[in-house]
Amino acid sequence: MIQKPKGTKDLLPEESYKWQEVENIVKKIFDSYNFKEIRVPVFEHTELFQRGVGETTDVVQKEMYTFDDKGGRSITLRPEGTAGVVRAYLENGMGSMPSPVKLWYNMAMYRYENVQKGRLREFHQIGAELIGSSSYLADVDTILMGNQIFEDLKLENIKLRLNSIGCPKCREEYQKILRNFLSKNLDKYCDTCKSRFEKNPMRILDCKESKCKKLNENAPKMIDYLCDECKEHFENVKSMLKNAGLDYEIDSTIVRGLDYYTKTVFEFVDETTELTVLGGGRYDGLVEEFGGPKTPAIGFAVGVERLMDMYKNKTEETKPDLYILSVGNKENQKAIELSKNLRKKGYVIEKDICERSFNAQMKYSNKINAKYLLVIGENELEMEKAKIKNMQTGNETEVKLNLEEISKVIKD
RNA sequence: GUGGAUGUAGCGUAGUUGGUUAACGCGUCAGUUUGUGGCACUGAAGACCGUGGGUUCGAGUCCCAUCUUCCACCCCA
Repeated sequence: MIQKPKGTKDLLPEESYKWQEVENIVKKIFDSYNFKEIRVPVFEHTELFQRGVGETTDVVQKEMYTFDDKGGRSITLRPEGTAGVVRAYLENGMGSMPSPVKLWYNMAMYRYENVQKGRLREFHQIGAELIGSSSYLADVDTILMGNQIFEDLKLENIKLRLNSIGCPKCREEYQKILRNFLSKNLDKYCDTCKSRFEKNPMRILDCKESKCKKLNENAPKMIDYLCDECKEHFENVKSMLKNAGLDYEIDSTIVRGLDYYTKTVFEFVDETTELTVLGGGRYDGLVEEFGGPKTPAIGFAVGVERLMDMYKNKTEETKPDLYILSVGNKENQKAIELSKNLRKKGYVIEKDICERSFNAQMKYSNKINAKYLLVIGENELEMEKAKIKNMQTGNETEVKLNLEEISKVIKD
């Protein structure tokens, strides 16, 4: 038998009901902030992610689904959403729309990783991008919107972690200081750390190797070397979040594995699993990196599978409103006519499509949890009347075989 | 990429120191029941025992490889 590829998942009806429920709740939040949905291609030119996400990141270096298409173009399945959305923003001239432009998406992402808890090769992210505001108020609104997801889903044990990684200006200054610190013991670090020393020394602070961790203990922190502008921005974000009643924790180790982030970065972490459910931050340089005008932006993405794992509510599948039981040609004809018209009115109708016996149909209507049962037989056709039965109570009433009478009974 | 665990009908399991035709429960379908479901009973379908090699007279069982699933490292959402 042919199996599905590693790290993919089939979403069965039971589960898809739950997804729809969660997706609807999240969509309502985005609507309330007046964000609009955008859908972009599953694949893009590889270069988009190399330049957007960053050459030195793990995502680009070892996790991308990259291949040459038949025309010899290098194509990559999107590993994240922001790069494609920003590309679409530029390509469609959205810079001329009233600014800021507020977009959300719900899309599958692809990363060639080893599978484990909360991690798949095809996974889904619901994300939001706010393009065109440099104000701390945009950061605050974005973080509050993210937080609203957990509030409305009634999820607890979620913690907000916050950090600032500065702008290119202060980061350059800081990196000098950091390199200076690192260079003293560089030979003692692991190989990946050494390789990151030149291009991206901040990632070294994120290394989980114990020897590197130890060496990093007294490393200078970005947060202590922010320039005046970044510092003020971050202070404003913090105080406004506090005013809004949202608790947070400063975590100077949040660096984010994607290069485009600047200033504010944040994560919402599930405390029970220690998994990041929502991650995001400001990316003031990305639009320019893609050849657009200097445009500040901020966004986040939620891991949908991780969110679903936390959402324990039982979602009930829809039950058919009515099962129409019929045996025989004329009777079936009547069943077809009635079911068509009742379905048009919005009712969920089941009927025989297997030519089953009377009894088999009875059993089947019970198994699929039909709320009502209508039996059409020879007599009923002739009299234009039939018994309709409430399957829960067992009560039967007689109705005329027309839409009005039937829907009157089944509408509750 | 590295390490650990795992795999028998759709699902959950049994299968002795290697020995006929791989068993059970749930589920599915049909019947008992040409006009009223749930219960019960009867029957049927459904498994080349993850895959490929090897050892053996003989492999679901032992060995090797490989894949899947789950977990950890790394990284991320």
